[in-house]
Amino acid sequence: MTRKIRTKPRKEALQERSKATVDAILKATTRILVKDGYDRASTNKIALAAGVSIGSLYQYFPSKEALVAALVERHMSEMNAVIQAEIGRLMGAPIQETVESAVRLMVEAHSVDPKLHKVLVEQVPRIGALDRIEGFEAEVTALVRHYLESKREELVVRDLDLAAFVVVGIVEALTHAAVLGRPELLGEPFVHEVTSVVVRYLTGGSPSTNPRPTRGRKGTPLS
Amino acid sequence: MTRKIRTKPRKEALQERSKATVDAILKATTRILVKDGYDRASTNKIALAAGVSIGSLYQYFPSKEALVAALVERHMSEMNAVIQAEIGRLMGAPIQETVESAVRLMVEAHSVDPKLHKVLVEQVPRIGALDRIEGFEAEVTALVRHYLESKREELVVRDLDLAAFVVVGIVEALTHAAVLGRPELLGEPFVHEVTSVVVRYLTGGSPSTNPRPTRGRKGTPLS
DNA sequence: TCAGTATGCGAGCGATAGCTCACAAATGAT
DNA sequence: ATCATTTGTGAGCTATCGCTCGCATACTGA
Repeated sequence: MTRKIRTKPRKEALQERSKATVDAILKATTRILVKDGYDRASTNKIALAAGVSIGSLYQYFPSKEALVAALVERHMSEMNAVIQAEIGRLMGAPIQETVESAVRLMVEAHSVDPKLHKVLVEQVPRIGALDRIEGFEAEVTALVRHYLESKREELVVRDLDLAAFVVVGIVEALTHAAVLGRPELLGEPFVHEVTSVVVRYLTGGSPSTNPRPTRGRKGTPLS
Repeated sequence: MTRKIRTKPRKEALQERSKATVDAILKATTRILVKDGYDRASTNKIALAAGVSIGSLYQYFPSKEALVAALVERHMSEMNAVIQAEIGRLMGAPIQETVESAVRLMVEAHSVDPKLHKVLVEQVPRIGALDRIEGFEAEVTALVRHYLESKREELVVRDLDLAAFVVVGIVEALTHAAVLGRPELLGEPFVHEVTSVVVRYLTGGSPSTNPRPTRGRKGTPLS
C-alpha cells in the first residue's frame, strides 16, 4: 500500500502550460482528498480526476506523500497570508482589542478552506509536512510570548511561556472545533466569547470585559 | 487499501485460552499502530507480531476496521472509567475546587495510554468508532451544561450552551496538547493554570483565583 | 477412549495500490 | 522546415493489501 519515498520531483521547472497541469493536479487532489480521505485517494484516481495521466502526475510529484505535502504547504501559506496581512496593526491597541482582532483573524485563517483543512488535520499521516505545521504553531506561540512580554505589567499571569502555550492552545482549539464541527457557532458572539476567555485569563478579569449577552446555542465540540 | 466491511465476528464467544489470543491481538495492534500508523499497520503484520495466524485474527475481528474499533472502544472505556470513578464527588464543592478536580481528572484520563491515544486521535480514519468518541464528548458537554445550570447565579456567562462548548473545548484541547506534545508541562502548575482559565471565564475573575507563581517553562502547543 | 466442538493455522486469492518507462505530441529556437 | 527540448501518455510491473477456506490441532464430556 505504501511505497518507497523519493525525494526529488522528476522535473523541477514549471513553464507555461505545465503550470496548468500542476494546478489541475492539486485541485483534483483537494477534491478527492476531501471526498474520500487520504487512504482511498489513490494517485490513479487523482490523475483521472485532474484529466491528466498518472505519468504527468509523477513528473511533478515524486510520490503520493510529496503530493499531499505540497498541498499542505500551499494551504499553510494561504492561512499564513491571512494572518501576516493584519498582524502588524494589532500590537498597539489595548489588550482587549488586540486579542479580539487576533481571534477574528484566527477564525478567518481557518475559514480559508475548512473542508481541506479538516482532512489535512484529521487524516493525513505523519508525512514530513507535519513538521511544517508544528513549526508554524511554534512561530505563533513565540509571537504571542513576545506580545505578552511587552504587556507584562498589565497581566496577572506570571509564567509567560506557559501563558503563551495556554493562549495559543485555547484560540486554536476553539476556532478549530467551531470551524470544523459547529460552523453555525461562528460569528461575533463566538469571537467575543473567546476573547473574554483569554482576556480574563491574562488580566485576572478586568471589569471592562463583561460580555454582551449571547443568544442561545447548543454546544458540543469535537476532540 | 480498503476492503468490504463485515459486521459480525466469525466467532462471538470467548472461552478459556482464546481470551489470551484476543488479548495478544489487541496488544499487538496497539504496538503496531503506535509504531507504524494506521495505513502501514497491516493485518498480516499485526497477526505476526501477536504470534497468531491471520486466520485466528479474522476469527475474532471481521475486518481491520472492526479490530481498530475494538481498540477504540476499549481505550474509551478505560478513560471513561477514570472519569466515572470520581465524577460524583465533585459536584458539591465550590466552583474553584470542582473545576480543579475536573481538570485533574481529565489529565489523568488522557494519561492512560497517551501514545495509543495519539494514534487513535490523529490517524484513525472515520471508522464507525469515531461516533463513539463524538458521543462521549457530547455526553461530557451535556454534563457540564447541567453543572453550569446549577451554578447559574454565581456565573457571569449568560449563554450556557456556548459556555459548555467553550469550557469542554478548552480543557480537552489543553490537556490533549500537553499530554501529547509537551508532557513535561503537566503537573500541578498546569492544572492550576487551566483551572484559572476556566474559573475566570465563568465567574468573571473571582479574586480568590490568583494563581501560585509557576516555574519557567517553554510553551508550544501542537494543533 | 473417542467423538464432537472450539480454537488455531497459513497458503494463497483477487484486488488494487504506488509507480516506471518507452514512447508520442506539442512547443520554441533557428 | 528542422531539430531539440519540454510536456504528456497509459499499459503494465511489482508489491502488498485485506481476507477466505480447507484443514490440523487442542480441549471437553461421556
